[in-house]
Amino acid sequence: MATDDDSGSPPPAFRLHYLLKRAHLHLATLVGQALEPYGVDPRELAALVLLTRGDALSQQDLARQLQVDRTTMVAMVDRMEALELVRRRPDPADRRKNLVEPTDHGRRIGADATRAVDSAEQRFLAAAPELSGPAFRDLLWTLGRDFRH
Amino acid sequence: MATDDDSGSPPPAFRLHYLLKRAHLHLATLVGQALEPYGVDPRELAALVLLTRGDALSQQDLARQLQVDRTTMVAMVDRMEALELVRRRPDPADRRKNLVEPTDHGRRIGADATRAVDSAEQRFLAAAPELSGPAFRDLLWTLGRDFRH
DNA sequence: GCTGATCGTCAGTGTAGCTGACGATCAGTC
DNA sequence: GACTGATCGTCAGCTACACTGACGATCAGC
Repeated sequence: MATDDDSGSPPPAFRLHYLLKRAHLHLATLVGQALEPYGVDPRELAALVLLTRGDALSQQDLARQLQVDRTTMVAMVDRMEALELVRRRPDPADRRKNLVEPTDHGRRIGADATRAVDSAEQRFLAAAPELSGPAFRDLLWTLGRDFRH
Repeated sequence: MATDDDSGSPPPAFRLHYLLKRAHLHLATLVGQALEPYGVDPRELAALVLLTRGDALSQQDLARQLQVDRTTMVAMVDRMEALELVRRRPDPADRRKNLVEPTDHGRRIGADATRAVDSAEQRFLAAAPELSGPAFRDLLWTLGRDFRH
């Protein structure tokens, strides 16, 4: 007789929001471990990817796209600049703005760390082998669609 | 030509942990709204349900089952006691312990708030009509199974 | 040139939970 | 029956995190 603690059903008393949080924390742990060698956290990686994808952005634009407060972005860029992942450069077209752009090192870390996170997500999803990753993404997207910050 | 912002696929750049967090935050918002009339938060409701289900528990036992620190539990019970949801009573069998037991009012709030949360979960899941709630719970349970606090 | 808005920055605030210590109490040992 | 080590509830203090509100600098529109 097997216990039903693994791969069965959760205790009925466990609320859905706890199960969601638990899955999220588990993935966050895997991603955190995957990122450890690169010295960046998920938010910094997102910034790096965003900056590598397109043109340099002002701190404000970056903050908006990542949905962080502009005062929080100051410390974020401070840290990434200290790690030589990005550079601040005054915007010639608007001297109020700092353009943030990735260094070569930053681009490299961004690409490598992205692969590490991809692999962490694969490991996370592997716990449910019958589950399609893209379908799961669509499902979560749908379930979260009314969420407003 | 429809936009694919709703009920389609998320932008490929969105990481899985963000989608999970977003779904979780959306549900947390719904649950928070559902609980507002009762003046309790999800953790307090969990405590109330636990205490109503069985015997009175010590603060420590309660903390263990809810996975909160014992020092955090002090403030939690302080608050619930002020709201007259629970009572502290010295354990006659072990004078180090405070037994925490729900008041009648606490039991009532617990039952009503549970129904409100049930309904919030239904609304949350209704965004994906083809999704089975129990199957989703099993899936999240499986995906979170290796998570250790 | 004025006026109101935006940008990056910083000091201060708030919140949440934890660490480490305390006295009181218990259980086991001699 | 005294001693030892562990457990319970409590509290002060700390940490981590992000936000509020203000500031000078700069921009755009009139």
